[in-house]
Amino acid sequence: MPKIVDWEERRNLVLAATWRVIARDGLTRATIRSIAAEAGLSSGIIQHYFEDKSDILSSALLLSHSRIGERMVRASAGLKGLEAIRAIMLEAMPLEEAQLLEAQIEVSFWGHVLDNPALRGILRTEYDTFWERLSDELDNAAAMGELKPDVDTAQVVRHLIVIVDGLSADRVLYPVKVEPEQQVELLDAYLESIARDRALRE
Amino acid sequence: MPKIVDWEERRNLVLAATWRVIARDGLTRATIRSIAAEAGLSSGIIQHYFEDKSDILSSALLLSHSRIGERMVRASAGLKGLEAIRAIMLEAMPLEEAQLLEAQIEVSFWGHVLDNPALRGILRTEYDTFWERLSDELDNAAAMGELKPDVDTAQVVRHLIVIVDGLSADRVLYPVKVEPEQQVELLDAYLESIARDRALRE
Amino acid sequence: MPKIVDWEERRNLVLAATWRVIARDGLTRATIRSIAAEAGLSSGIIQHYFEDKSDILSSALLLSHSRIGERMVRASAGLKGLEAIRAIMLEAMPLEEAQLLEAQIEVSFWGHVLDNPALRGILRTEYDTFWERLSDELDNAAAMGELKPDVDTAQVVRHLIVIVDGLSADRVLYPVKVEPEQQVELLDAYLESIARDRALRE
Amino acid sequence: MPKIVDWEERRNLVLAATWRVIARDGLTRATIRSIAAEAGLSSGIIQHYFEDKSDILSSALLLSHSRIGERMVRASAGLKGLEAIRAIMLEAMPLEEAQLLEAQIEVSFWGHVLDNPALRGILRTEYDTFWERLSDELDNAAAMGELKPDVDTAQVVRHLIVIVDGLSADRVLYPVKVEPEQQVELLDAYLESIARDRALRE
DNA sequence: CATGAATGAGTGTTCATTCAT
DNA sequence: TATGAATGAACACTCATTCAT
Repeated sequence: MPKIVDWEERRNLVLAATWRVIARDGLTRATIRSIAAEAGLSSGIIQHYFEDKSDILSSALLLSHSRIGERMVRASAGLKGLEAIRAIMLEAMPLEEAQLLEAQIEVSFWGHVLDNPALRGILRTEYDTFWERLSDELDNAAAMGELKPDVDTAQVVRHLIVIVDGLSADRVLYPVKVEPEQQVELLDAYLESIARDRALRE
Repeated sequence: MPKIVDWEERRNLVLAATWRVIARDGLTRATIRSIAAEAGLSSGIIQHYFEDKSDILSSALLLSHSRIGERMVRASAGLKGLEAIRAIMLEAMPLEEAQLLEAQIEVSFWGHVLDNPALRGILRTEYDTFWERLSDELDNAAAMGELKPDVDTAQVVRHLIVIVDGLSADRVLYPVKVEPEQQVELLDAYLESIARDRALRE
Repeated sequence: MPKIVDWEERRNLVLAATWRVIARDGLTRATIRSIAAEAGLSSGIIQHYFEDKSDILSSALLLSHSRIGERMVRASAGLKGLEAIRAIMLEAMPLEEAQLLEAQIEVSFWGHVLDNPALRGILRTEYDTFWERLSDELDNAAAMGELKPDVDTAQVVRHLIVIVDGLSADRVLYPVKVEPEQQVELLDAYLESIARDRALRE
Repeated sequence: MPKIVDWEERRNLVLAATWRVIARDGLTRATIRSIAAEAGLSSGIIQHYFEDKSDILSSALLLSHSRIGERMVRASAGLKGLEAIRAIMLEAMPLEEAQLLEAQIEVSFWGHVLDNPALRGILRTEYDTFWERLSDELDNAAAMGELKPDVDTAQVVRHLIVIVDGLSADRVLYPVKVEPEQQVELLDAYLESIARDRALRE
C-alpha cells in the first residue's frame, strides 16, 4: 500500500506557499525552489502535483479567485440589489490582511500578462465572471427601484471593477493612501451617487 | 555643451527602446540584450549610460512619468478647477495608443514592485506628485463653487487616482472592456456626481 | 516452483516493455517511469525485479540476444555448413519487423557502450558466442569441401559479422536503402564468393 | 574595438572538444558543461557560438563528416575506378587513431537517432553523399572493364557501405577483433571478389 | 509484495555583469 | 567611446533512487 496523501491538500499547501512567496518577494522571485522551500518540500516533488511552473502559478491565481468567489457568495447570501453589491465589493476590495495578500498576488500577475498570454486568458475569464456577478445584482437593484432612473448599469459595473482593480493596485503600491476605512467610504460614496434618494441603508 | 545633449539623447534612445520592448514582450523579457538590440546598440555600451539594469528600468519609468506630467501641464494650461482636472485626467487615462503604451509599462512595473524596492520608492513619490496636482485643482474647484457642498476633497482625489490606476490595469488586461469613449463617460459621470448642479460644462 | 516462473515472467514483461520503449522513443527516453508505464506497472516495483536501471538495460539486451540465439538454433536445425550459416545469418539480419526491433535495440545500445562499460563486456561476450557459432559451421563447410581452397575462415567470420552489424546499422538508420530482399541478395552474393563453384544451392 | 576572435576557429575548438568528450565518455555524458570544460571555456560562452546543444552535436557530426570527405578527395586524387574506391574506403574505415575517434563519434550518434529525428535527417543526407561518391567511381570501374561482367553495382555500393558501417561498429565495440590489417584484408578480399581476374593491383 | 511520495543531483538554457581590446 | 567575448550564478525541469506505508 502506498503512502496515502491527500492530493488536493498537498496542492493547496504548495499554492498557499506560492501566495506567500509572491506577496513577500514578488512573482519574479517565486521560483520553484523558493516555493518548495516555503512549503517545506524538496523542489522535485512539485512536479508530482503540477505540470510545470506555469501550472503552479495559474493554479495559485485561480485558487485565490475561487476563494474570493466563495467568500462573495457567503457574504451576499440573503442579500439583494445594492446591499448584495456592497457585500460582494467588500470581499473583493483589499481591506483585511488576507485580502491584501490577494491583492499583492493579483497585481503581481498583472505585471506578467504581457509575458504570458495564457495568464491573460485566465484573467479575462475571471473578469467576465466578476462582471456577471455584479451585473446580475445591479439588475436586481434596478428592478427593485434602488437606482436613479438614468443610471447606465453597464457603466456602473465597469466603474465598480475599476474601483476594485484601482484600489488593489493602490493598496499594494501605496498602502497608507488607501486604508480600509477610506476604501469603504469611497465605495459608499460611489454607491450613494447611483442610488435613488433614501434607497440605501438607513 | 553638446556632449550633454548627446548623452541625454542616447539615454532617451535607450529608454524609448525599453518602453517598446516592455510593451511588446513584457518586463520579464526586457533584457539588456533585447533593449540594446531594439535601440540598435551593442549590449556593452549600455553600461556607459546606466548604472545597471535596475537603473535602466527606473529611468524608463521616470521618463514616462515626466512625459505624462508635461502633457498634463500643456493640456491644463489656461484651465482651472473641474475643467483642469478633467484635462489632467484625460492625459493620465489610457485613451490613445501612446497612452496605452504608458499603461502597459506602468502595469508591468506594478508587478515588479514587490521584487524591486527601489521601484516602490519611485512610484510613491510619483503618487504624491499626482495627488498634489489633482488636489490643487480640486481646491480651486471648491473655491470656485464648482463642487457639491459636502464633498470630501481628499476622498475625491483618492477616487480619481483609483480611476486612473483601475482604468490602466483594465485597459491593459481587458482592452475591449474599457474603450476610450467608455473611459471618458466613466470619468464624466464621476465628475458630475461631485459637481454642483449645472456646474460642469454646458 | 511457480514463484520462480512468475518472477521470470514478470522480468520478461518488463524487458519486453523496455524493448518497445527503446524502439519507439530511443534509449535516452527509456526511463524507469516510461518502462513501468509501458509495462503497466508502478515505477517502484521494478526495483524488486532488477538491481537498478543499468540492470534492466543489460537484461533487456541479453534477453534479446538469447531470443535470437534460440531462433538460430531452430532455424539451423538439421542443416550443416554453408546452408547452416545462411540460416543463422538470416536470423541475425534485420529482415522482418521483429528483427528490425532487435536491430533498433542493438544499435541504440552501441551508442551507449562508451557511457556504460558494463554493456561493453556483455556485447563482447555475445560477439564471441556469435563468432563461435559461425566459425563452427564454417569449419564444417570447409570439411565438406564447400569452400574455395584459399578461403581464410577467420576472415570470413569477421566479414559475416561485419555484414550483420553493418546491415543492422543501415536498416535502422536508412531503412529504405537495405530492404529485406536486398539484404538477402547481399548475403547470397557474399556466400557465393567464398563457395566452391556449384557448391551452393542449385 | 572589440576583442577579436576567429569565430570559425572558436567553433572548431568547441567541436573538437565535443569529439573528445564523446569518444571518451559517450554522447550521454557530452554535456555542455563537460564540453566547455574540455575546451577550457566556461559553459555560458558556448551559446555565443551555437544555437543550443543540438546545434553543437549536429555541427560536430557534420564537421567530422566534412573532414573525412576532404580526406577522401585528397586520397583519391589522380586515381580512378577500383583504385579510387579502395582509397576512399581506406579513409572511411577506422584504421588509424584519428579514424577510430571518428568511428566512436559516428556510432555514438547512431544510438541517438531514435531520440532525435533531426539527426536522422543529417545522417541520411550524408549516406546519400557517400553513396554517390562510391557509385560514381564504381561506374568508372565498370567503364574501364575492371569489374566482373555480372556485377550489380548498386549492390556493391550497398555492400561497401555495410562494410564501412559494420567495421566502424565492430572497431568501436570489439577493438581487437578488427585490427587495421584485418580491415584492409577484408576490404581487399571483397574488392577482389568483384574484380575481373588480374584487374586489381599488379 | 507493491505503491507512489519524496529527494537531490544533474541537465540545457538565460542573463546581468565584467573586461580585454 | 564602444564592442562583444567571456563568466558564473540562477532558472525550470528530469530522473534514478529511496523509503514509508
